Amino acid sequence: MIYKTQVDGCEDCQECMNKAPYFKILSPAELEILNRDRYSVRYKAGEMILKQGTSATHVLSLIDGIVKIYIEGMGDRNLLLNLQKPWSLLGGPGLHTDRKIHYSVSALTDVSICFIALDNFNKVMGMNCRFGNQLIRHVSNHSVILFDKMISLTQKQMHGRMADGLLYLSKVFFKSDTFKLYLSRQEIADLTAMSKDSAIRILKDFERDRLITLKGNELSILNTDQLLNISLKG
Amino acid sequence: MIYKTQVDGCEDCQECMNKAPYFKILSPAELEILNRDRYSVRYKAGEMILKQGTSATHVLSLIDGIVKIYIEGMGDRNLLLNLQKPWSLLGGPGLHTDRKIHYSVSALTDVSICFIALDNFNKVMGMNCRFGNQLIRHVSNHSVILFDKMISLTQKQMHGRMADGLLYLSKVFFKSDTFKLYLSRQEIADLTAMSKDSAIRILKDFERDRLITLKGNELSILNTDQLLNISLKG
DNA sequence: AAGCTGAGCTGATTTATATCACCAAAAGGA
DNA sequence: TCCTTTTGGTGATATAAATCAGCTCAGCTT
Repeated sequence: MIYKTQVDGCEDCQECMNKAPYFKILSPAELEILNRDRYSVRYKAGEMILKQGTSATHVLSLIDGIVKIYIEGMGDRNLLLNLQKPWSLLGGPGLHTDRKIHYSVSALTDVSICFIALDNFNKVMGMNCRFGNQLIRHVSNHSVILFDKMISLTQKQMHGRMADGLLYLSKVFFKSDTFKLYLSRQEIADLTAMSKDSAIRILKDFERDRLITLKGNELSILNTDQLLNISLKG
Repeated sequence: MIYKTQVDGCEDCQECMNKAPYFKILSPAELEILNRDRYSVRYKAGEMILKQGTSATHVLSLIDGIVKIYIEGMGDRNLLLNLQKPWSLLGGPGLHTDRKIHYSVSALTDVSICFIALDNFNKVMGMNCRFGNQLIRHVSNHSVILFDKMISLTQKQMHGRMADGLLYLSKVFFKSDTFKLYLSRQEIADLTAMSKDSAIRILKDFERDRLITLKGNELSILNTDQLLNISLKG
């Protein structure tokens, strides 16, 4: 499944400096520490990158492609938290607590990942307060987003949740009213905490009401205002 | 409503050192910075301490009493995230991001709070990496707990959620099988994301099934194993 | 080509949960 | 003290959403 390769343009962390915002503030010496034992791996669409419950040994930097982050919950139900694109850091809150992975990560497209040893990462965090403070902002930001998601999932009904999910994809993630939907109906259901059947039904409702169109896996938002309205009313 | 007083045993931060775990690692000079402009306030049960949506100007250290942390959601529904006791830090993820308060905090008992200026707090975070790293652990821990809560609230049905709520109170918060329940039925409903009527009904179910007893607001867990079982089955 | 599989889709049915209407008891106010 | 308000409590009803069964269609495999 996993096969190591060197990814173009990512021979070492010095080159990452200009791309990955989290590493921009590091000195060459600090980057050198991260670069030790660093390696990158290419995954094919559909492959799992991190498995919930395993040990956290590396911080992952997403170099190329799109991944989904999800919690494996009751039975075989998943809760899709969000999607990530370059240059996001992956590994989750367990990196700084119990060194366990608390969410699974899978590739939605072909993906390149850079693995940084957690010990080296922590060493730099102990040397450079600004780097640590950036990380706090990173984790805090996630929390704020989780708060909103919790309200959406626990206090809105299905149409409101679906509106939230679609608005997240178009406004936050893809930043476009038309985008290739890399998610299956089941994954949309995981994103909006409903059954697959219900997700299908509500997408059809939205199509009938001319809020969206779906051709193949190309999704277009036709009426953002009305979606916002549905989101607001719950 | 809010009246300033000096709280016994909290004349300045030097004294907090031995009590508040987050401040233990700070040097006298660093504590002196936190102590500048520091003040403490006593609240009566029921009073609001932080209001969601306002500006974050201080980090709050809970010195005495019990508070509830909750998000004000759709309409007038609240989502009760958790309770806090001394010596917890309050203020939320907005302290490190947009300087907004993202959750409300209310006093369940009479409460004493120490207010530390956010600017001073940040100054110390820039000086002492270990302090910052502790904060990362703090915020990360919250995230891990939120993950579990999201699964509970979105994938379990009412009995499972109520079991989770009661187990949280007895095992995590009060660390006792018998405790004074400071929450109203409405607040228990907010904790478990259901209507007040349903919360009442399910508590009665649990009483009938001899899983708990409720005398006044004294709650006893009689059958932890069965509650765990209900929690697990969802 | 035939057969299989999995994804998307839909109507009918069941189930979980919210809502409503109402009552009793407790708590606070005049 | 009585009156009002709030909180806890309960059965009946309505509604949101999951489940079930079955169907089509596209992509594979043999």
